[in-house]
Amino acid sequence: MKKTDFIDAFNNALMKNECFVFMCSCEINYSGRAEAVLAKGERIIIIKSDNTLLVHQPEGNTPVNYMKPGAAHELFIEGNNLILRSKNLKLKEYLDIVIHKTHNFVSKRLEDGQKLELAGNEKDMSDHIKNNPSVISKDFKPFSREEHTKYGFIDVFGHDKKGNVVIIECKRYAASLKDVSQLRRYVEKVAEDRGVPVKGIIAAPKITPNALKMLEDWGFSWKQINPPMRLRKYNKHQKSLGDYK
Amino acid sequence: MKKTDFIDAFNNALMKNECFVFMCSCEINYSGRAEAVLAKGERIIIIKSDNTLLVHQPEGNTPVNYMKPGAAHELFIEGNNLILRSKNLKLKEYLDIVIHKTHNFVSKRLEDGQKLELAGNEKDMSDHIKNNPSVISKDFKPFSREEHTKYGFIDVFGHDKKGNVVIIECKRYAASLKDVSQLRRYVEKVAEDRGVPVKGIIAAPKITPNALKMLEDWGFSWKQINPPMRLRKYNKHQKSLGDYK
DNA sequence: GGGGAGAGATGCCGC
DNA sequence: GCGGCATTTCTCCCC
Repeated sequence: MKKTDFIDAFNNALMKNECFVFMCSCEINYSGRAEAVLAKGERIIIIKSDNTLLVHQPEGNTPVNYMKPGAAHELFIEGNNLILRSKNLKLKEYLDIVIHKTHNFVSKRLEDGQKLELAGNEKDMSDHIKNNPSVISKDFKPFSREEHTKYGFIDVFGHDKKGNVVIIECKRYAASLKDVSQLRRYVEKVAEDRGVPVKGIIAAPKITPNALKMLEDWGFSWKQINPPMRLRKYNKHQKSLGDYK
Repeated sequence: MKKTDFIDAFNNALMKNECFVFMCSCEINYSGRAEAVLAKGERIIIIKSDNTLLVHQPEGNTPVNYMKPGAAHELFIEGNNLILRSKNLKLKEYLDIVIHKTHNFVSKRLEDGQKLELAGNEKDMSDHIKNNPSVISKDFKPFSREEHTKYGFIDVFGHDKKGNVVIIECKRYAASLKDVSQLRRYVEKVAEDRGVPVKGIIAAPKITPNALKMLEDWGFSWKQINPPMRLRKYNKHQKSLGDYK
């Protein structure tokens, strides 16, 4: 593909707000929240209709460089190379891609108004506990409202028959030191504000040994609870998903 | 593009460990660490040479669905549709993409052994403080070694002339409640272990009001320090980057 | 827009 | 492998 043809295709796609992808040999400089340099290699470059730019190497999950939605892209010739220059003036971010050779340019206007529906996250866990408080203990009663406080958002907030306030912090995976610190912050502040005894509970499928020790040192406790998989029950694709071997 | 041609191209690219990209109208089901459903829409699908799979919608920074490196991909016909089924047995993750229509298949073997060199991260900040301890205070002396402890990794660890141990937690952006909690955890544990007074300092360009209050309540302090932009000085592209307006 | 916290977080390093 | 934590985190929600 000739340089001038590539530039035409690039600008045409950009103007029409299409999504486009090409592969190229390039080197990259980024300047913004941090500074980064990437030496010459072959990559995939994606530009979306909101002007998001992604640079992917041939391996790995995450983009090696990127520009957030709203960047402005400019392509021009400098000596033997093409330069793709992206700027986000609002965020003061700048990206320079020196393109040595291009391959496989494709472009298309894509239509997609759908959003991912997700289940099994922490919100599902706290909802599950609110609707089934007995999974915590026989005498646990959640308050009707959630607590959004200055010192943070409390997942589940309630009381027991002995008059203790109970604060529950949910984690989808193994609870760690930082999660115990988070719980402690809430417990201390609520105890201070209300002047009543406060029980702190971590609800999680697992907890690391160090976190468990710290939890017990501070008089808190851990309740083993798994995140519910809501969609698995109702999903019509269940059978085919269940068939995986 | 005919279904059978697409299948051939797909399998050929997969076999040769190429990176390939296509656009398609599809619907998606994921089952693994969570459960997710994405209704019909047009997306970009990328498969890399390490079998990473990414699904991108026409807008936004992050992939809407993905499979990590090491997945196994299988493409087959079911009724009027193509099914792209990806499995990661080790992680017990499964992805089904029902493809209604395909566009723009491209594929290429990509060569890239380069790694991103990054400056201005937290490590650079702590190095900067170790090499220039006076940015903290006139009498601050860092110890020679970093501290990797059971209760966490301490960024900068030192002492002052009054015999206080000093612990510094670096943040490259605004420090928040959780960062103060993290500092507190280190300070308490070191004070307990060593039986000496411990000063806690947050080094960050900014700090949120709530975090600052909590910091002061606990007797810690905040030192305003910006992350160093090491590459900006030495980078030969400086001029062109500096030219941005 | 800022603050706070989760995420199918990801990725890195150390033990 | 797990543990602990930074990330050009990203994203969402709420004030």
